[in-house]
Amino acid sequence: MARLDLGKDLVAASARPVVLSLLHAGESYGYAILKRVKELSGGQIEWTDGMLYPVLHRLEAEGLVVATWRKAPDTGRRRKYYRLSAKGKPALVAEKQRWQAVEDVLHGLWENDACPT
Amino acid sequence: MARLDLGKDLVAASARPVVLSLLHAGESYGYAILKRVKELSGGQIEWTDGMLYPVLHRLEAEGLVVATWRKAPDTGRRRKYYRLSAKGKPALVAEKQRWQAVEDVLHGLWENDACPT
DNA sequence: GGTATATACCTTGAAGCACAAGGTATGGGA
DNA sequence: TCCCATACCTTGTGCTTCAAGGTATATACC
Repeated sequence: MARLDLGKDLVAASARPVVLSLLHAGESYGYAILKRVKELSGGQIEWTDGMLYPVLHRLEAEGLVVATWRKAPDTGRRRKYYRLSAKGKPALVAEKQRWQAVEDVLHGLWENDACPT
Repeated sequence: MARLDLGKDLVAASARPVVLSLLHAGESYGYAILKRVKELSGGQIEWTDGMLYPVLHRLEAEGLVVATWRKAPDTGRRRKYYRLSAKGKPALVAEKQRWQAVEDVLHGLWENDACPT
């Protein structure tokens, strides 16, 4: 599976909904999120940590996620665990709506196989 | 149908694939594209012209689209018509792949209704 | 003739963001 | 001992939207 350069815009647009959706499934931390995204995309998408950490800090500053420093039960390393806050859940719903509005437009243009694949 | 503020990132990410897909269906011009996008989204998405014209200029500079000044057959006004170039078609395919890679990740996270709607 | 609206294009200044590159620190395996 | 994977963070550069401004023409109405 070849790696795919998404371009900064698509990365920026997907970062928030992906992180929020991921945390909705259960708490996680930066390094694990990076690997989970790569895994979920079949190796196609590889985020940089320099992009993810500021995203997490912004989400925390907005109160959509809550962070806790803890020692990892398995490795003993210190990790900053993030979980979705009560305020984060409706934000996730809004992100989904935004994303799906764009999807509707693109799929509308792509229907009947009007565009090449 | 309420208007939806996508945020600049999602706008930036969708602009290129939407414009390229739209032009693949047939030539068009700036003002018409703005209205077509609004129409396709059911009134949810409203692009600004200040964002679209630079996008068209960039696509033209990259050689993905070709522009021609012509008089409109109906109104007689001058319009800058854009059409997809030969180089633009594979670029559209690449844009679709990028978009669908992200879609796969999000839909993977959303399956089994794990995320609220 | 004058005015308002829709059409149709363009540019600029400010603000936000990913990316590359740099940094700190520790645990485990060869 | 040395290196890699883990795990976090920050800064400078360049690119892009958005708001706001500008130009110009056709049509409709009074």
